[in-house]
Amino acid sequence: MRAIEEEIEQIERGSEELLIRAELLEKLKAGRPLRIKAGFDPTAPDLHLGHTVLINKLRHFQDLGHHVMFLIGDFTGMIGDPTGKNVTRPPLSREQIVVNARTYQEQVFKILDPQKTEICFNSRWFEPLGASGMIRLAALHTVARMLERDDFAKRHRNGQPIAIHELLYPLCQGYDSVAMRADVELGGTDQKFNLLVGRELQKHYGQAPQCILTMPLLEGLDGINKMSKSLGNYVGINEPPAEMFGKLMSISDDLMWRYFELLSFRSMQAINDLQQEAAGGRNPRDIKVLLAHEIVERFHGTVAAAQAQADFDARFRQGVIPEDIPQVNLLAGESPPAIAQVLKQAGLTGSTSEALRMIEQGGVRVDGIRIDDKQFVLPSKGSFVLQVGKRKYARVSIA
RNA sequence: GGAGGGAUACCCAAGUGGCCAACGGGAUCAGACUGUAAAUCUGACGGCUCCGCCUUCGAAGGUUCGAAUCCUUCUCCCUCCA
Repeated sequence: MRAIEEEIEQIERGSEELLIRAELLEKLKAGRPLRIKAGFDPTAPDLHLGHTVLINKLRHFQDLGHHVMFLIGDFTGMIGDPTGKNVTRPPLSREQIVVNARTYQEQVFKILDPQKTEICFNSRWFEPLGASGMIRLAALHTVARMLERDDFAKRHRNGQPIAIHELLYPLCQGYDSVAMRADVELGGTDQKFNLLVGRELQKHYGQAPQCILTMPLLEGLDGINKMSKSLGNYVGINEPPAEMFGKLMSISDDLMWRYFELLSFRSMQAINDLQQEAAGGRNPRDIKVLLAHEIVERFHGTVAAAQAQADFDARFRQGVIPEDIPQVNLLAGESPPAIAQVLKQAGLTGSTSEALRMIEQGGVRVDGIRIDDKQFVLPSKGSFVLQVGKRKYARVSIA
């Protein structure tokens, strides 16, 4: 009993809401591995840390001995969740979905244990269902219930259109739970309504309704908006170690604690201790390093994490030029290599105009020496380290 | 089907014949300050062979010495009515 209470506490960590706690308690008491469901869109397989909040939670479940089902919504993908922006999704080809699914797995298995993960596609049960089956399914829910969903309600009230098929989305997601006999479903907070539909449908099909665990949406690097690729405030899990480390170090001190809670695998006790230390005068920077290290280690391994940290120290605390910088080879032309042209060709600036601006603003260095002269010309032969701003470097060889 | 409104740089948004490469805000970038923090301050923010030139204001034509601004056609979006 005591152990089960502890288990629930672990499950709840970082989560937004658990419905219904008492039911979960009962399920756990039965002592069998629970069937844990989480669904993902077949698009955008480029995961960032925001996505991993949920995946981390799946990992927790695995560690606790439960059965994780990773659902790829290849069928529902055709509908597109209405919560999303009002963009019509281009239907994905079979091949494209397969490719996306594989990319998903590659990324997700950096966190999940492949041995303990079942990958599902919901076309498996929706294709055989057919139109008649879909109608029977639709008969199980009412328009009024559907309109309880906040964004449907708003749109309805404001006279904005709601296409019929959009109502089908929550229904389909709910039916997934039936087909998968899910005991628990995870989702973002924005998924709550859909998750609840699953409970209703499971009851209709004579199953015990799934418990629901919603996870908060992670703030992006700016600390304001949700982490998303389109806003550019994200950390992709495939990013190189140094990049990842640097991005994590750039978050504000406040945001750091949020990241600790949602992304770190440290115990809450350990995190609280760190908070005490910060309050006691320890430099928050050093604590942030712990976070950055842990995350980089998760996706790139211990060696890479140590390396990223060492590079970071060297580069920013000691001002050393990093070792691992892109090499660009240029051929000497007829005219002498003017600095602005070279910066553009090396990809350090988007245009020569931009290069000239950077020089004006004192952001350009050659071999560590600031260049103030827009007319500056490099020697027509040799190798130089060019730098624009604090982060962009290139080693340019002219031959 | 009918009536009206709109489309301006990454986003929002001024501008309704020359003073417009286009106000302002956000985002972004650079510099200062730092802990590569954050906040703040300063500056930049179409391109180029850069004290000058070239190409932009949904698209294509036209009027004019001169248009983002006026006219014509087209495309797309929105609101109201049916």
